[in-house]
Amino acid sequence: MASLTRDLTAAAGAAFSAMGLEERWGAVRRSDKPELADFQCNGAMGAAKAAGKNPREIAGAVAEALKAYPLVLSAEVAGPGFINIRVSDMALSGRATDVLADTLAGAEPAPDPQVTVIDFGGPNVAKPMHVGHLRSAVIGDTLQRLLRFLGDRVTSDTHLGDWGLQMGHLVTELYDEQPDLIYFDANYSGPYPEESPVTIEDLGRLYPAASNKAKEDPARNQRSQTAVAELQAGRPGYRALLKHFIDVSVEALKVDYAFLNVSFDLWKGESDVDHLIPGLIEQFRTAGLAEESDGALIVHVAKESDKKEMPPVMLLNSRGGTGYHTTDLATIEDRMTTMHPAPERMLYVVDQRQALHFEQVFRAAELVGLIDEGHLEHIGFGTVNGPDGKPFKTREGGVLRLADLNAMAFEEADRKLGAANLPEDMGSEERANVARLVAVAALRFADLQNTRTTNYVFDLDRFTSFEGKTGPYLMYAAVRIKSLLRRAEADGNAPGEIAVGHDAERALVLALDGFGAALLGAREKRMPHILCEHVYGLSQAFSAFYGALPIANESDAALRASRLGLASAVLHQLEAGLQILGIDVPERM
RNA sequence: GCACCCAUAGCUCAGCUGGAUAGAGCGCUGCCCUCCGAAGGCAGAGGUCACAGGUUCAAAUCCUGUUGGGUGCACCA
Repeated sequence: MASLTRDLTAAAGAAFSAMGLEERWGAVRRSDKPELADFQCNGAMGAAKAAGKNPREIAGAVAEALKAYPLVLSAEVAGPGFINIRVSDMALSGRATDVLADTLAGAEPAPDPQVTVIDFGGPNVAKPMHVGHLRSAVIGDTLQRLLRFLGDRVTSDTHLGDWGLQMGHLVTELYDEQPDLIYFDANYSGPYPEESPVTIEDLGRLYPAASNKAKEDPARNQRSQTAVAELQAGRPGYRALLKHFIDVSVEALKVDYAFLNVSFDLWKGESDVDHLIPGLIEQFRTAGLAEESDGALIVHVAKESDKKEMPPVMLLNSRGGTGYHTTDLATIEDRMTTMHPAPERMLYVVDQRQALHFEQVFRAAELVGLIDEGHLEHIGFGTVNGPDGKPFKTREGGVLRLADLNAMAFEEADRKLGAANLPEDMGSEERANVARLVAVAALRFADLQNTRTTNYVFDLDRFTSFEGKTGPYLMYAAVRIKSLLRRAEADGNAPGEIAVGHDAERALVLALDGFGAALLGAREKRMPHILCEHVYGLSQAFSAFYGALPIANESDAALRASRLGLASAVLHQLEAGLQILGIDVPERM
């Protein structure tokens, strides 16, 4: 649905066009100065410079043209050529009414919806997730919710790390513990037992044990490398073990993701595209792109114009094995050939430090023609740091498991709830559920409110606070509206026709009006924090409105109904926005 | 060494393709519950936008350089 901002931009753009100036100068936005205007347009100065004309004259003409629109109450030129616009109460009332009735809560769908794959999560089989996996999960999940909301056709894929050295470690360590397992009999080729010979606890023990030994002992490491090579070559017993490892791991991963409200359509991994690798390598060879170097098979992806050094992509290492360059390329081919309709775009939500890797892979994929240029995007993000400004570690100096982080957040949320005045009849089950919702809101909002590309400092106490710019504050704001509306309904007071008049009401509708632009901006830049800013600003505007004017207690029936309608519209949009951020709002807390 | 990113209030951070007196949150000061959930609101103090040049009527924003931090640079993914 259109917005006042968009309508005004179109109107101003038309006015610029009519003068033979570029339409883009008509961009209108919320005013920096609420005491002067609702909206402003600064284009006259830029246009004047470009055309060599007088900015105030242009601004004056645009302002005159704007006055012809019914929604425009006034349009004045200020200073060197700012156009200050006020809109009518009627326009604002209509806008709020539209937001309330709209399934998109006032947003407009993407103008160019695309079939999109979002590749995020990227957990490794056998290694438990740690804090480092939080951002990919939360950002990736929010992007999939956002794009879907705006009309993109999204498929999410967790892209398991199940094809590397860690698998060799697991196989060999398990052999050392239980050499008699049928999986290790090279003369036997199946069928293998349905039931896994290991539990998730076993995996959590086997991997570090092997990894530590391998670091000390090159021969031990060599055994793991050999095992990986055999696995990748298709040894049946190892493949059967791999499947068990994956199944057991995925079950555990789903628990951690579920806590955070993160979900995936596909749980594919590197091993799923193994069968495509020979053909893929052949494609590179046929195209004359592959080249032997130091015993490895590589693809040069450097360009003349490169300022930085661009290492080649490695299709096969000197042992004939494949690394993540190759599996990532094969995964692209897999998606392009097996998905219908074929993806138009793939987003990789992975740590910023992988930027060079993706640059290499994308170039190779485009060179060999797997996908058109510019349709693969690396959505990088910064690290989660501790108070010292370095990547987050536990007090003991180890990495913090994601499961432990989730548990800590839950406990802290529950503790904070204990200090608040909850409804007296809240039982332990409901309270536990609320504590989980608060924990998730705290973790997700804390992560998402930061500019995606920068690092941030992890501070659980701050994140879980109900005060300030936090997930729990937003939840509280929404819950308070729900409570208000429930109470009004019980008293027989229903929301009615919205008619804004007071400043606090006008400011609130102006806040509502920004939803669409925030969503489109967040989508275009793949930056969830833009939506976070909007949602927080909306909550602040509501709190100011709530503090300034009686709503359910208003004695005038028409005013009361109007304000209840306004509150409903805010709740509708607030919940929609929070939903995209993966934050669920309980009925009470 | 080469390349990329970052530097804004005491602290944590926004600031869109250049625009008016640079904004939030925390913390600090002062007010507001006989009134819808005070987990809130209102008001105030707090800034040489790292530094130096340049472009422009106009620079936190664009360009160059300096300083200070972070990250990456073929056989672990």
